[in-house]
Amino acid sequence: MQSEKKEARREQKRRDILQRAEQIFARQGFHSTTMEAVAEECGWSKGALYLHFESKEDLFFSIIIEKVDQLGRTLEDALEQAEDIEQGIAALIQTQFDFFVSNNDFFQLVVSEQGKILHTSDTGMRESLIQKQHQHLEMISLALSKHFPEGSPIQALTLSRSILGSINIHTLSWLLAPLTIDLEQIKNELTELYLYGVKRHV
Amino acid sequence: MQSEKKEARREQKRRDILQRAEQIFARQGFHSTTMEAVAEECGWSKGALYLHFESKEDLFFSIIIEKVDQLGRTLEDALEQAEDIEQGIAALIQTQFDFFVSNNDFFQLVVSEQGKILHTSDTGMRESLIQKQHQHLEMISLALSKHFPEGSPIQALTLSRSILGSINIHTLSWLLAPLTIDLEQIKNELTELYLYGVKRHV
Amino acid sequence: MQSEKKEARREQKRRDILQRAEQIFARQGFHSTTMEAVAEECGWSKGALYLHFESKEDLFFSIIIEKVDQLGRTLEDALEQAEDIEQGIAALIQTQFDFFVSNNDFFQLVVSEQGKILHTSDTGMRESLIQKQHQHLEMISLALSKHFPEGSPIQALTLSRSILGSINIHTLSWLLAPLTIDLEQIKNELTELYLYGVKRHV
Amino acid sequence: MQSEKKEARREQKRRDILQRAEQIFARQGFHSTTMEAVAEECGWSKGALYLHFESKEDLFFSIIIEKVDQLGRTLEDALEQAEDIEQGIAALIQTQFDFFVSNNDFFQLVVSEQGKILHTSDTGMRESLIQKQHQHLEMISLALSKHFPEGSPIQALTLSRSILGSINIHTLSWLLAPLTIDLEQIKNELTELYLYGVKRHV
DNA sequence: CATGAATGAGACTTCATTCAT
DNA sequence: AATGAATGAAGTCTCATTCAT
Repeated sequence: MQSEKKEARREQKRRDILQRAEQIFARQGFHSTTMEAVAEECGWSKGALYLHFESKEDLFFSIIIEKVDQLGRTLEDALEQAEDIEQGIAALIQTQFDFFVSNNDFFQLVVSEQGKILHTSDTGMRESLIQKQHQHLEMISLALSKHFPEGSPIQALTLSRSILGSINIHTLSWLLAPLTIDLEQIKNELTELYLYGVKRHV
Repeated sequence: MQSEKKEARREQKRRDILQRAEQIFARQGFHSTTMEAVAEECGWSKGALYLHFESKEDLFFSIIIEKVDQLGRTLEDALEQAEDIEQGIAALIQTQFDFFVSNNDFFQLVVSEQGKILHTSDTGMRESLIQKQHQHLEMISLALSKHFPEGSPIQALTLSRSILGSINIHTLSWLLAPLTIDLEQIKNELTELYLYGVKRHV
Repeated sequence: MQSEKKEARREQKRRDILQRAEQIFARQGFHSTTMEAVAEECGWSKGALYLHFESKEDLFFSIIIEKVDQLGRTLEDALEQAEDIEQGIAALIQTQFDFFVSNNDFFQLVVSEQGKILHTSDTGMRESLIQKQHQHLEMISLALSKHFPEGSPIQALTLSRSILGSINIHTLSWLLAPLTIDLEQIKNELTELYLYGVKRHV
Repeated sequence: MQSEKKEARREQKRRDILQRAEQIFARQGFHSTTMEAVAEECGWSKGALYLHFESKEDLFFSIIIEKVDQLGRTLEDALEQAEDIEQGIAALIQTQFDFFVSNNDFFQLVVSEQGKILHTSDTGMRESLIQKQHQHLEMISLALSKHFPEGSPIQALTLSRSILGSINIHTLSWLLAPLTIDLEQIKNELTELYLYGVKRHV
């Protein structure tokens, strides 16, 4: 019991650090963010951070992994409900956008620090993240392929990637200039686009 | 005459540095790349770099701007030839992919160092680059809208962004695992997808 | 309690650095003195210096300001005791000389690095120091003017400046060739000189 | 003849450089002045400077020596004319002030770069300058002593140094705030002060 | 003579990480 | 467990001086 409580408190603190650090990393970028700043933001000392994370990189990647897993689970749940390709695509678009909007710090982190991820010397971590991303994609791809039309020249994998790429760029645009973009409208447009293409109304 | 030659040689050297630096920035990322390393790669001394670029940041952004402008011109030419929406989309996909493939160092740079761009303290540069990107998009959007079907619920801007987002993600996948991806095939799929959507063959 | 001790130790260390740095700046001049050298002299690492001073310039000016204030207070006390013009002039000469002799590192610093002070890009600091020097002078001038003879064509301000200028040059001569100069003698001569001029004994 | 002309032109150029460099050194200080800047100011290239001066230090000290000698000659002439102690002191004050005012760049240089002079690693140069300054002082001292009152407790050397020190500080004050100081008035006050002291009017 | 591109040693400063308290 | 003073490696940038043209 005693140790359970302790364990819980420790976990709580870890989460707290992760959340605060995510904000500050997102706002300033990995390199411009000092451990000093993270510590201050968390209300702890620098030393305390090192009781929970081995290094600045470890802290950084812990944030990413945490959220990537969360996104994966959320998406998986959403896609399971879909009964046809239309619902599948709509669910993907809706869920991924919503996740990015509610976790825009995370989104910004991933976009801004792609380089950190690709160039880290911790190759284990790098491979693991690329792997994770791949599984994420496969999961989506598999879910969509269940309702995929026969004889389509388009592969489910290509479709999935395309949709994700689109969502990324629209989210980024929205982050840079929120007022100029109506996300609800975009979601509808994208669903229409990926279902029927641009020539439906010709 | 004398000074012309000198000017030409100077320009030549500048280009040389830009090209070498692009490679090394792409390979290692902005922060992990030292001016020392760039200098060595160029076969010059550190000091020589500063004869052409005010700072490491200036060097970095000069690379980006150079290539972004080049891409803009290339794309504009390609889109002008298009006579209908099909040709327009195909041209966009073809040209942008080709540019990224032949300039994959540049592509990697942009993807990896998005954060550098977004978080630079040189706000003038930041605004200028975002502006440039916006114009790029507008240009594409305008070109496509010329052949756009009446009554489409999809805006040319949304379509353009979506296609660019897709190209980005596919290019990145290809860079990470070139053997698993047939780019020619992807180009065709994307053209099909954005013209007719996924339900054409239902 | 705990924090009091810490604060005291911190202050102690700051003072220690100031004192050691003063020596080395005086010996080598501002530009030739490296932070590395200061650190070594202090027995700390380079980084430790930056825990107490924002920059090399900050360290330098902190030394100056500290001592200038100290000199001001010392002089003010001495001048207050004077009951007539003779005592005033004698006190000024005695006190300022003594201060320079016991703080000859400081004196050398001010003489040698006048340029650093006049040309610093930190205009705030520059103005502040010139201001301080001015107040110093005004204070002396005021103190002397209390006992000033009526109808003198000489202003207290001119007298004060003149005495200070003389002290500077004699101190410098003494520093450069201590054995050739009897400071006690000089003090007496100067008192006589400023009281009665050179023609008294004609 | 040919070579005479050449020699003259060479000498002319040397003088030109000395004069321009004096200005810029005075304005910015020795360390902040780059050879690049001197070259530009002179309208020559950096390399050209090195045809006339061995190094930046050599250039700097050449300026000083040139002017110190000039001052020495000017002062010697003036003091020779003096027929009594009053004229001697008046001549010293008048001449030295005038020289500093017409050559205020030089004055500023000497004041600002005292440290450069005292701390130069070129000990030969340092000794030579200190020596020069000493001779300068001796010359003044000797000139004044000719008309010196018998039995004065004040040595000519002390008097000379004191006057020079006063002139330095008043010139500096005047340079920093020209409008607040009436130099003609100061000259008169100083003459009065050093002749009769402050108690004459008691 | 004159040039100015090139050099490269060297200085300041930052900051992740450690460890004595 | 928590702290934060201390470290020291590493990186950017400057600039006096040289030398091929």
